[in-house]
Amino acid sequence: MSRSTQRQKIEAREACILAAAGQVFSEAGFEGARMADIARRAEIAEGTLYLYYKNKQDLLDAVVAKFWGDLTVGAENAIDVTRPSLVQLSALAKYHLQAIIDDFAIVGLTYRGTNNEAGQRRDQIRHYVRVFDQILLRGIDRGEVRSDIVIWQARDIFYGTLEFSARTLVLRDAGFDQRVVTNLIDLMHASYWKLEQYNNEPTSLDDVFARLTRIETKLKSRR
Amino acid sequence: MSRSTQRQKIEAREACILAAAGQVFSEAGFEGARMADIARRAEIAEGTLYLYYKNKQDLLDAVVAKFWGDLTVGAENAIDVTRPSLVQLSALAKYHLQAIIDDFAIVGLTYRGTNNEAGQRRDQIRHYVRVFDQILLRGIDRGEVRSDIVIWQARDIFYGTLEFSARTLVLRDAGFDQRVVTNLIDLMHASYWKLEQYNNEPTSLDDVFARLTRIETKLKSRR
DNA sequence: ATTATTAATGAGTCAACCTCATTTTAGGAG
DNA sequence: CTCCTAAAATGAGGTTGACTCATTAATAAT
Repeated sequence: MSRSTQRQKIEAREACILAAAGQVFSEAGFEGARMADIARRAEIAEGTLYLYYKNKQDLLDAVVAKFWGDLTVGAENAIDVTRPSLVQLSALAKYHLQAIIDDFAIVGLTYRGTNNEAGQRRDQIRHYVRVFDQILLRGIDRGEVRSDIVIWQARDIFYGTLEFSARTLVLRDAGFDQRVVTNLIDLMHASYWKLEQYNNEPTSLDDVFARLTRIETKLKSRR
Repeated sequence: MSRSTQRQKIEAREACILAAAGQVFSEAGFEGARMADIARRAEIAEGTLYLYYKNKQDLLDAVVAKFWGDLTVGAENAIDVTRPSLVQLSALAKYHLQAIIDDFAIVGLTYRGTNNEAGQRRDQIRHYVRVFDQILLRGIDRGEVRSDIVIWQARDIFYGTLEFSARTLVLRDAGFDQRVVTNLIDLMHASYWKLEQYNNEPTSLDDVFARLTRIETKLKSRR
């Protein structure tokens, strides 16, 4: 067997371990997960696990890192930068909500423990949320988004709402709910987008009415 | 020793165990926490723990339940129902953010595991978020809040944003930040509160048309 | 004062993570 | 094809920590 195929084989085995670990951690949580189960599902001996990952926590970290890495790629593919930034944000919200509902357990395992490899995890997530930041920054450049927006505040609202909503939905045994996305996007639209953007796509009577109210307020304050 | 003082003594011991457990769980997380440490800090034998709580998870559940119970009482005391509902909401946001930053570890331990006593925990939290719901419902009654608000959506935004912001702040070793509260309240104000001059709601195209006519009239008269 | 019941103890059990001496596999040289 | 060496894999056993239970102590009742 050549060196390259050997490397492929090792990487395949590593991927196999990660997949097995992801399943077991998702089903049983960190505590409930048994290293013996993971080894059995990956069809290797228990001791072999420790050649690839130094302990259980390290294995979980790898699973979590892969999840957020894949999520970043998926998010970048889910948005179309040629469309209006509000449409991009809506697409990101939909993708994010769907993904964290699907892999709810992994998300829950992301923030665990106090002082372990928190730095690495923070970088991973910082990289992920950059997709959001880029949408807003492009929106500002294009003149669609208000330039006085405080991005970290908008980010907290965006991801905070989606994560909390996902938890609510999962705990109620409900699945994806588009209303969560719509509501959030409406909210951010109203607070962070420039009013001119309403000209393009009036979606509902409520949108039109809200805009009227804002116009009247402006008129009133101008006196 | 009379029966009542005996009961008091037992309750005091139980409170002592809960306090010790809360400290150890907060410092070390669920995994890192040692039952022996908790027993030592409560100044009892390790076996005695199991007379009060059937296992480690049960002990954590008790700590978490006490936390959310206390939080509910604190939140009810933090708001003044005689003030405008927006002020009440702001007070609740401030109290909540401060509290979950202070006891960040306990909050993180609340959502753990998959299928254990999730039902009980859900009730606990449902009871807590009722404080929020009551503020909004009173606001609707008083005519301050739009009556077409979808409360669960507003709730997800409120608690989701605060929880995510708390995590961000703690991970950055920052403390309480009033801007988080202000930003959130502004957002909810803009989306869910009625504007002073038009308390009616968009019911039909006629309403919208009538308002447009009024605006045109105002604009004409100004030239 | 004696007995009965309840509470507390901590040494021992068991399960699960992790180690390491041993075995197996793989690739290259003769 | 055979031998050799280094890397990879194995799983029995060590260690740690949650949990049990026979024993002891404390409290209440008669």
